[in-house]
Amino acid sequence: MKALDIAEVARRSGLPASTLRYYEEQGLIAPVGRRGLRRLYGADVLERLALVALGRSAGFSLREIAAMFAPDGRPRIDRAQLAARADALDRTLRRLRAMRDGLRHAAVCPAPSHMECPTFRRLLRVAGAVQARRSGAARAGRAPPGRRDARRPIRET
Amino acid sequence: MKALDIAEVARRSGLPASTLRYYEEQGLIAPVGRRGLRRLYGADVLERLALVALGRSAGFSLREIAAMFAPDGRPRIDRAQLAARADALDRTLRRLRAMRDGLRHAAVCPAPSHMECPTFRRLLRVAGAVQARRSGAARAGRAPPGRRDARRPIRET
DNA sequence: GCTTGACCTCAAGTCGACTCGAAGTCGTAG
DNA sequence: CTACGACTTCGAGTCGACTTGAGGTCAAGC
Repeated sequence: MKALDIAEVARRSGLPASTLRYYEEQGLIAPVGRRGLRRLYGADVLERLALVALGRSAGFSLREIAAMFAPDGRPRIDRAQLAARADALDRTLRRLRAMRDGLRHAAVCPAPSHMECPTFRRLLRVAGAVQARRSGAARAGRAPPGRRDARRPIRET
Repeated sequence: MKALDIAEVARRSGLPASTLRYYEEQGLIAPVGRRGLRRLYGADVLERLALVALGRSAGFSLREIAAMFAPDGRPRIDRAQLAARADALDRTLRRLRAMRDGLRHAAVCPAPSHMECPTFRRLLRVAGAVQARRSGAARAGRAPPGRRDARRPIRET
C-alpha cells in the first residue's frame, strides 16, 4: 500500500491541504494513520473526496454528505434522499431556466428600457411573486417563526 | 401620492423590515422621505424590489444589482452583462441537469452498492474532474494566488 | 548535529446576506 | 397628557465552508 501524504492528496484532488484538514474535522475523510504528526492517507481517500465533490455539486451540505457514509466508511446512500434531491434540483432547474430565458430576452430586447418590455415585466412579476409566496405576504403578514429560509446555495460553474 | 410605510412595503413585498433597511444600507432602495424618523416609500419601491428579487434569483450579488441602477434610480442594465449571466446560467444548468440525472439514476440503480454502478462511477469522475480542473491540479500544483473561487451561490427553490 | 521546510494544532478571521437585541423616538388612540 | 406600540439606530451575532496566522514539531538532507 502506498500511503499518500497530504500534499499528494491535495495535488491529486485539487483541494488545498487546509480543506482536507477541515474535511477531516467534519468527519468526511480520515487518514489511515500518521508518520509522526503527519497524516498518511490511503488511495481510497481520493474516491471519497470525489464523492464529497459530487454531493456538494448536487447541493448537499457537508453535514449531509457526512451522514451518507456508514460508520464503516462505505457510502450508504439513502435512495429516497437522492430522489428527493433530484426533485429539488428539478425545481431549481425550472427556475433557472426561466431566468436564463428572461435574461437572454432582456439582453436583446428592442424596448428602449427594460421596464417597457412586456417579457421583462412578466419576469419581474414572477420574481416578486416567488418572494411574496414564500413569506405568506398579504395572507398572514407574518411568517411563522423558526421557519427559516429553506433555500440552500448551489454553486455555479 | 400615497406613501407606504415600511410595514406596508414589507407586507406587499414579502420581505421583513430589517431586510428593507439592509437593502437601503446597500443602496438598493431608498425611501422618498421620512415622517419623523419613519421611512416613507413611494409605490415604485415595490417594482424596484421585484427587480432586486429578479437579480438575486438570477445569481447576481446585491452589490452587482446595486450597480445596475443608474444614479438617477432608473435601471441601467448592461445587455452584455445580462447575456454573460445567461451564459453562466446555461453552464450551471448543464451541470445541475447532469447531476439530477445522476441522482435519479442512483436512486433506482439496481447495483448493490453505488460504487459498483458504472453510471455512478462516471458521475463521480466528472465531479472529481471539475474540482481538479479548477485548481489546475497535476499541472501547476498551485493555483495562482488571489484567484479565488469564482463560483457564487444560487439559491434553490 | 543542525537546518530547513513541510507538516502540525488551534484560534480567529472572512464573506454575503441577513437577523437580533437593546435602547431610544414618536405619532396616535384613549 | 400619557401610554402604547410601531418605528428608529447601532452593534453584534449567525451560518457554512473555508482560509489565515502564530507558534510548534519533526524527518530528511547536508
